[in-house]
Amino acid sequence: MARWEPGTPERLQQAALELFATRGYEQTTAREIAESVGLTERTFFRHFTDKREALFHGQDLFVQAFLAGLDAAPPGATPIESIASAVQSAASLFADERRAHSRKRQAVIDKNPALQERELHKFANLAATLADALRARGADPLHATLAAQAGTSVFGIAFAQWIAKGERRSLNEITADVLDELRTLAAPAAGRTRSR
Amino acid sequence: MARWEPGTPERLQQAALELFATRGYEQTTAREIAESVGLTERTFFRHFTDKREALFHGQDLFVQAFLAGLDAAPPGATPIESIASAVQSAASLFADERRAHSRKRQAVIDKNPALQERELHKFANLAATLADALRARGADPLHATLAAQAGTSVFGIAFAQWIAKGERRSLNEITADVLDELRTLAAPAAGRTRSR
DNA sequence: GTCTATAGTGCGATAGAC
DNA sequence: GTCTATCGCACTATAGAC
Repeated sequence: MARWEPGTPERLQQAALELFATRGYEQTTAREIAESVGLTERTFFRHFTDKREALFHGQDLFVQAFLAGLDAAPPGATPIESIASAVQSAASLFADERRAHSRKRQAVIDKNPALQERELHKFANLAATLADALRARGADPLHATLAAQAGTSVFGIAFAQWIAKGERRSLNEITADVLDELRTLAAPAAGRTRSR
Repeated sequence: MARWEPGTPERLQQAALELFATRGYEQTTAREIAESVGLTERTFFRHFTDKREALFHGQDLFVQAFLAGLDAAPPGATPIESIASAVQSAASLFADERRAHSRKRQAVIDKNPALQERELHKFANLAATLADALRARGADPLHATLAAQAGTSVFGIAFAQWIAKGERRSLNEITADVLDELRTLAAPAAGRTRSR
């Protein structure tokens, strides 16, 4: 038997979400989170640089999914179409079984400005990463930035809808719809035909 | 003679920028900022909810400029064109005399993640405000959100270029260029005719 | 205006795994 | 012996309560 149980960050993360959801983020101390899984406050801060990170740590898979989607786009694709592929790839990560968990986590974030700021920062970093990847694929630098930002906006909008009360569609379906709207957005006004 | 000098928040704000720029954000305490203008730490926190707000407080004019630009757009304008008007209106606030000050302030923000998070939050709030205003003008809700986010992205990109080393063009000129790129972004297919 | 809880850091000590 | 996860303690600054 090992001296320490494995998966310490995951256990802390899970405990943090539970406590934040029941007591509220500000009403929960780092000490309480740590002690609820038999660790000390000092150990908590060894795994997370700050308290908020307990909700955001370990989103590598998420970013990787976007990048994999970019790679899956055909070589001649426009930045927007490449980004669309990236967004759909990331959306595929969120199967319907995850919806309840996502709702719970987002409810905590939505109640606290400090957590919202961290979430925005993560999205901004994601957009920067995607823009870099688009440029590496030869996209115009400015187009890359604009497309990457549009992509993260689309994902955010679709995700919010996915966890909205009563929503039944999959995240991929919703994302496809939002992407369609994005494509029509810059088109001139009159006589537009849209499929829905 | 007044009992207190007027413009306390402004003097604190100015002192904070100077100290952050020379010493660094984390190395500067709220107490130091307050005492450098003859006030106590307690007074600092009565004017700003937290230390970061010393760099962000009082951006009402900025938001108002966006909204005024929206109102200036013709009634039949698409969301994107309305937003373009809003972005240009805000860009007009930043005359060339402000460029040096903007560079200094942004240099401080760029060095500190906590300040970046706050800036992103302000932009996100701005985007939400603009989306609401677009919806109030009858725009499709989803288009409103997408256009508002695109608008704040465009402003951010143009602003970053405006304060880039060696840049001489006005913010309005740069903004116009970035908006042009945005218009072409979602119109990938060749031979599209656009009115301007 | 004072008092205090909490976030977060730095450093040293411990104790098992290898 | 080395490595690493953990603990313990002292400490500062923020921020809110009183």
